[in-house]
Amino acid sequence: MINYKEIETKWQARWSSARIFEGEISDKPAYMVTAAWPYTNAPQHVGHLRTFGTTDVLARYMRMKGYNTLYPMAFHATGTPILAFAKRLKNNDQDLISELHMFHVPDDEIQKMTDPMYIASYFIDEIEKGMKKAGYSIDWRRKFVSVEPLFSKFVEWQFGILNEKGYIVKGKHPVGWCPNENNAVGMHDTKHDVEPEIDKETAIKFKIDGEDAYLLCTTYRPETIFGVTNVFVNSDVVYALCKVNDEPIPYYMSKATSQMLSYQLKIERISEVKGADLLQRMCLNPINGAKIPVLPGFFVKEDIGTGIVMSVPAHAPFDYVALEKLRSSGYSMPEIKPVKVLEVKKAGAAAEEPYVDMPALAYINLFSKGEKELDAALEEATKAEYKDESHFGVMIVEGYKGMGEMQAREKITADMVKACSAFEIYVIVNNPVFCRCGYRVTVKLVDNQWFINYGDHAWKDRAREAFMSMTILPEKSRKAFESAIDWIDLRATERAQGLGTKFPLNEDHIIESLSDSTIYMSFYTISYLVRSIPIENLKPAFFDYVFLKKGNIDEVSKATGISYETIKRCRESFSYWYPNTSRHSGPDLIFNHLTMYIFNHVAVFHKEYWPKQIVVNGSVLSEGEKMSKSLGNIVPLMDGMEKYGADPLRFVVVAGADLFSDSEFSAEAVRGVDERLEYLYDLARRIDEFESGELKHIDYWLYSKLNRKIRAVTQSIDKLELRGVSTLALYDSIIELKRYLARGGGNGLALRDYVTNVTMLLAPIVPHFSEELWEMLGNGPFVATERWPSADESMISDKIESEEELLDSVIGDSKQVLDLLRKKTGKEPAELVLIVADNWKTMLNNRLAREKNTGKVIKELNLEDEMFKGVDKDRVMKYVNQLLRKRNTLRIISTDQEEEFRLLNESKLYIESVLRCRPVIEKEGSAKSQRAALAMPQRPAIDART
RNA sequence: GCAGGGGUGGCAGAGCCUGGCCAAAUGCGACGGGCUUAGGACCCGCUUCCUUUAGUGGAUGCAAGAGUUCAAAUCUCUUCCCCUGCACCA
Repeated sequence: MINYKEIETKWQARWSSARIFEGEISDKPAYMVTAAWPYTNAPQHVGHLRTFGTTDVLARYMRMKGYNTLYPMAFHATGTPILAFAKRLKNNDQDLISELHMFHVPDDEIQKMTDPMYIASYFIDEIEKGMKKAGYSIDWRRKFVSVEPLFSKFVEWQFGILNEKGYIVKGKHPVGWCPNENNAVGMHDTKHDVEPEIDKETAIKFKIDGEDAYLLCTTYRPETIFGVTNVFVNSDVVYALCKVNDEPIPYYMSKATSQMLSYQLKIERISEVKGADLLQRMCLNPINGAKIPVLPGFFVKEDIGTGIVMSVPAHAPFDYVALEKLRSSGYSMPEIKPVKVLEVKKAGAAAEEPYVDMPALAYINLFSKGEKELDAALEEATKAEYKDESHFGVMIVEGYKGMGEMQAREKITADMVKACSAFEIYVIVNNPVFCRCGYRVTVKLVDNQWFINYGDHAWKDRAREAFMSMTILPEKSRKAFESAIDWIDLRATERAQGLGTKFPLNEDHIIESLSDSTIYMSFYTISYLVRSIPIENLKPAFFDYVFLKKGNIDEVSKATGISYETIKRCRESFSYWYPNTSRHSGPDLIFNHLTMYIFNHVAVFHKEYWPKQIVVNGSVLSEGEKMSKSLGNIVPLMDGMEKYGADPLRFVVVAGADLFSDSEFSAEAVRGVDERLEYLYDLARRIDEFESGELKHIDYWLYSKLNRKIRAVTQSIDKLELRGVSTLALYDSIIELKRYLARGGGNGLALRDYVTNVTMLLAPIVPHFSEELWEMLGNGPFVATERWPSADESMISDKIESEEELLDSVIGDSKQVLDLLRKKTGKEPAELVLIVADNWKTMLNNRLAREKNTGKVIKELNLEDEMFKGVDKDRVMKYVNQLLRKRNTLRIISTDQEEEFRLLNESKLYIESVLRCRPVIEKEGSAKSQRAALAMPQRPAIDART
């Protein structure tokens, strides 16, 4: 048994006292890795090993490759989550408390957590402990927190630059809003954590005939305005006549929605009426002036849109049915004829004959079969029709004829907005969404909102330029970045609430928490050097010099009061570490953080300090499921390491899957790794029992495998394809070692070389275990500072490996023969003759493999040739035919009969040990067996007898 | 809807770029056997079908279909299905 806990403690202490992970400027080339900083409202669970562990693997690998490698860490506490956390604890939220208990947070600590800053500092300690225990090679001297004044100075400087460049702009923006708390509502603030989805709808004004008022309808399909036959209101709903945005003519909308819309329009209620009172009026279709009636619609909801809808019976199942209902109930109304505005150009669409003029009816019939509720059926029919029409619909009305529906929608909306007969409003699509406080979430159009304008063309071009020369791992996520860079546009950059740095253009607000985290990695290079400087001295001039080399040290020193020496050191540190960096994060951050990271770097820094590499990795599944609170399958990092040891856990989580795909954490997987580490450990322990001597065939085989492995692992780890590394370096190594020993290998020198190199290959992934092995093998002081092995190409031998494969296949074939013989005779086989094919067969094989034109080979065949001496001509031609049958897959064979013969002879003992039958090796030409003719190169004939 | 990534044997997962030693690595599981007082661990074998009752033979096969090629899991096209993201939220 390996005592992981013991070796972890031992080596962590040694690393720390030798200070091998503290990055200082040296002659060596610099390399810096950074991982997305952890948020400080909970300790880490095993899933966090994925990003931080992978980053550590790269750091350790680059160190072994000869780079002076720095892995710093800091903590994120900006934004609202910590405030919300404190608030929930104040309210004695049991869910949260039980979650904290799961992480073994003691009750007296929980008591203190009503103070946001205490929350952060508590978890920072916990996270740091966990990371140290996991063995990350972090330089802890550089640690800082995103809400420190020290860091705020840096962020202020950054925003000064963004503002100077004109990237910060003001505008309006719709957000989910709780009218009760008067606050923006995101996914984490709603009941059941639903994201309030916001979409645009078109509000269309229908002038009431003979009255100075409009009915305001909302629709997702303004292009169907040509097919409007009437307007629906709900007779039981209260409607309000409202003055909107100080326009002279007021609008009717439901009272409920007038309340909701007041967060995006200026609304003044003048009077109220019952829906029933609006009936029987006529209004005018704004697109063509047609007079249409106002009718009662059973399905009209008071809290959706404006509570008034326009009716398009030809294309809307609900409208069609409502009108039918009215007609059959004998309601007095003018005759209504549906008007079709578009046709679906798609074979087999529901709206074919006989429904040419009534597509809606076609869809109703399609979905109303069975016992379905009417509403549900109409819902489905609407969805299907909407989908077909938006994909394949072609407009047939004058002015827009031939346009696709989507195109027409844009055009018609724009036209109507221009004519002041419509405007756009925002609505919550996934209605209703409730805030945690219980109130219905609505949309607020936030005014005076500051944005970072990532849509700036020149800026985008520079970001693209930087991106083009970056390495992206895995390469296949490159496309996602490309579309992210194209797509990113205005991004809100300040909020009313939360912890963080004050927003310079509005000191009442704070900088939004992703916006303050875009270039903080550069701060690592100086964070420990500026600790002693008084905050007020950290003026922009200082950062300007350190990061941009603006001005000269004397001036800056004078202007800021910071010493010449400190400024110089900071600048040197930055320019030493920052040119070569790798950034690590999860795929969910591609579309925000990582893209903003690129943009902000090109905005602030000189070209040589632009990002060089981004690594995106997947997440971790626990026993097949995504780790989540609700599933209760979160494994706290500390618990996991306590139970399994840091190294096996690192191995499973970090090397268990390739980048991008999720890795699976399970006890079963850990056990498999543990067993194999154990095997290496035991072997290392008794390595001195093996004597060294002259190298034999099997030793060369082991060396060949080893060097091939070194080459392959290096290639994989360069791309951080750690799954491949895990198979090659651990799993395959065990298989090879086992085979080597079974095959009679046991050369102390070869074994030691092999295990030593494998230890180095494993060192980045399982660092403590590797140090322990390293020491057991008599090496020192640290494998972590050793030079990464390089493959000795001269030791890689296809020939030796294929000979061993030949041996395996001979054994496999023989085994089947022997088994059949045993079964057939019921006796133990006494004799096993292996007959090696003559050289002429190899020659023929190789000629045919080389020459595509088989006819030519046969024509040139000279049976009088020396090599066919004494061979029956029919036998030759028979063999040629045999080869021709599979001529497309023939391969060149490089071993000749003599070598094959020798190999089998030398391996007799091994063959016997596996087959429990002593083999006799013969050559085809001199063999007496009738089966001799069956021999093929690399496939000896087998003759067994009892 | 838009964008990105996928679909391989009981499961997980490589292979695909650079077509041919691919009936497809490796791990897990299942099954049979060995070891053991027993279990675990460990070791050996097996895990598409047919044929040959002495092996290296054949068929089918990598979501479905079509194509290119002497040859396709791998290249091209079409279809179906799954996952993730779509923002002001860390």
